[in-house]
Amino acid sequence: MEILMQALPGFRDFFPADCARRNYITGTWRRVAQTFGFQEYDGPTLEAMELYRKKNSGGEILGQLFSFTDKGEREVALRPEMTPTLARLLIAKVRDFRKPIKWFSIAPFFRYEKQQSGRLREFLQLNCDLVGDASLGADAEMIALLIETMRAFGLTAEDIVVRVSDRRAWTDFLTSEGVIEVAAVREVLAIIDKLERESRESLEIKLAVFGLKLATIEDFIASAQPDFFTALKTNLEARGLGDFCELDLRIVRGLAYYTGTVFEVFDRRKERRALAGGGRFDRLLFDLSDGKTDLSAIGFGIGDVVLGDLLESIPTTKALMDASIAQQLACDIFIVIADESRRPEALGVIGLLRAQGRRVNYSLSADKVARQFKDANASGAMIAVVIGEEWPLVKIKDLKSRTESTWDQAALADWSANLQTPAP
RNA sequence: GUGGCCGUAGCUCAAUGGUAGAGCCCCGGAUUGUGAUUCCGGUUGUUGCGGGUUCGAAUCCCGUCGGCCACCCCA
Repeated sequence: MEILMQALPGFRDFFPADCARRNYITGTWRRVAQTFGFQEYDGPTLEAMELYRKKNSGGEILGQLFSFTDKGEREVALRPEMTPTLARLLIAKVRDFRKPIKWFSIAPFFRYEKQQSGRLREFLQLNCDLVGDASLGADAEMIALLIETMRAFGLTAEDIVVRVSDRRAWTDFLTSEGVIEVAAVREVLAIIDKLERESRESLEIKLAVFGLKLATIEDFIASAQPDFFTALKTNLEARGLGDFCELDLRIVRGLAYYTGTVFEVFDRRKERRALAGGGRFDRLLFDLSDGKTDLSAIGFGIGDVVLGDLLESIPTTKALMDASIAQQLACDIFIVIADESRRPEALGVIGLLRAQGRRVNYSLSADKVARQFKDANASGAMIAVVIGEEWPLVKIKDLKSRTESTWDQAALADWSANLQTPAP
């Protein structure tokens, strides 16, 4: 296969079935976010590189920037995440909106890394952010939105878990242990982040630099019961979502701008990377605006790649997704022109049905009836309407039950008008 | 960026160093206005690409590109 005929590494083609699958995911995201009263926004795909440098996201994001110099000698980058763009929009027009601001976006993102399981160079992400409310109720609302989004795909507490943590709990604890400087705290958190992946010996050595022992850290993780979590759990239990949520102080997240509550969603079997992640970033807007805008914020992102993989691996969620895909690819009605001399009448019926919003297919040129029924069957239509010698009556064939009956045109129009086409 | 495995038809895969194949898909047909099955026929390969070894390479070696996976980090 010539290279020209392939997408670039880490980029995807979307054939109709892939588009339908994507629509299922993004449509579900959009629907749930709207039920929580969130409004959709978007920004440019390309941003000035400076935006990401200034925000100091930390972690690998700077190294993974898909960046280049444009024809005007500007250093630019395809956006690797939404938060800097959101911050830019908010700082520009923050006084135009009543608080709290509840916004979501569904957009493509780019990271230049080697593709592997669950990781591509271009992916979609749902971003939900709540700005201007620092209360615990806001944290709970965001985590509830995250859980409800997952539930909308048929995922249950048996399938996924939200691991919740709090950076304030860590800073308080580290302060009591004598680690006070901001830079030192950040470094220790980076070590905590690797707790599940690195050897005990290596962790012990790294912690010793800050006068810490691994046992002390593990004690804290095992025994700490921060007040915020008790309240959060009570809130979620009132919504019937308590089973989804667990305290797990090992979660600290790599991005530097998080200040309080942080959380990540994983599959229960721990076979995959994080499905979603987020947290509170109460200082980001202040820092980015050089002190002009001071608003607390909490948000999360869900990527489409790991989520899509997980949905395909669970029979019940796969069935829901496949049903949506089939529904999107199908048409509603197939017109069989059994007598070619009736084509003008058939085109009239087709136009009427289409005006009602029905999805209608038919043979564009004279075809044998057998061929037309084969096409009707493959089209996914519920019924075939045979137009021929019965005219002005039409023969209706239910393609599933294979039964036929003769209707007048008013009955067809009536049936069609009442047909509900479900949303993706 | 580092390392491991892999690369044969549109897809899934066969072929001891000795003539590149099968299934699926797609297209056409099986006399009259009826689609699931069946039957018949048909298209498709610079064996990813470039070198090397050999009388002879899909097969062995080197390079390169691409895919999958791990590390790093994370959606």
